Amino acid sequence: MKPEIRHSFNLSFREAAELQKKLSAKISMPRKTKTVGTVCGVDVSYSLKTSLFFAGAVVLSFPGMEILSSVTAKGTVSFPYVPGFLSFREIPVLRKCLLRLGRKPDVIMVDGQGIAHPRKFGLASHIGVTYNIPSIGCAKSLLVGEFNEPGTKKGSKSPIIYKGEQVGCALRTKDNVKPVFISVGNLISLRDALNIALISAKRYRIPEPTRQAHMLVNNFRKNHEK
DNA sequence: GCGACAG
DNA sequence: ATCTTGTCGC
Repeated sequence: MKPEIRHSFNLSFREAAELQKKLSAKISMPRKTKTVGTVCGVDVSYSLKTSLFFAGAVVLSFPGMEILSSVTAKGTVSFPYVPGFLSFREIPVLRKCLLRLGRKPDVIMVDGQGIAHPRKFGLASHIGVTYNIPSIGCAKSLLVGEFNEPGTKKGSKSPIIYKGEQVGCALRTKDNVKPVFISVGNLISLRDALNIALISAKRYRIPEPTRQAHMLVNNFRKNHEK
């Protein structure tokens, strides 16, 4: 799986912000609503001692959530963590990781925001546009916007409003548990993004794709640190 | 200026 | 994100 857009990322924050604004215009809607058969979850894990970090991607069947394949990669951190610029930090390792993926999955689920972002271009959107693939932002906490607490039952949701417009939804993926924050990454409707996230959440708050990717890359890192 | 702030 | 055990609640 090769990226359709190459990035060097030797940018100042101002330039990075401009790039985000420019690329957010390339986020598009799907022409057809094609059937989703595979969902790929991706995540990154950091080393506390060294400046190394790791990426993991797991492809699962949908809606069965059977693990079909997984890949990992190692890299060196070259960009600080700054809220709003997470993609410039994590995309380099994720790129190495995704290059090892055979065929493109139907959808990529990312641990972070899609358009629920200051410049409508969070990590999920960045990956989606870079690889020209449908992507979903599934974050554990909010970056921007406000929302009313959704109902307590699994499946309940409420809109995330930012600057007067809806940029996503707080989605309850499990009864009586903190919601996750879903937003469109690329080439997908919010409705489909919510459906996929909800169906992918079989038993835990975090939907299987990103949950499995998190476990995979965490084990990969710990294994590497021995 | 102050507070907020994905991972 | 990462370092960590038990503990409270469904």
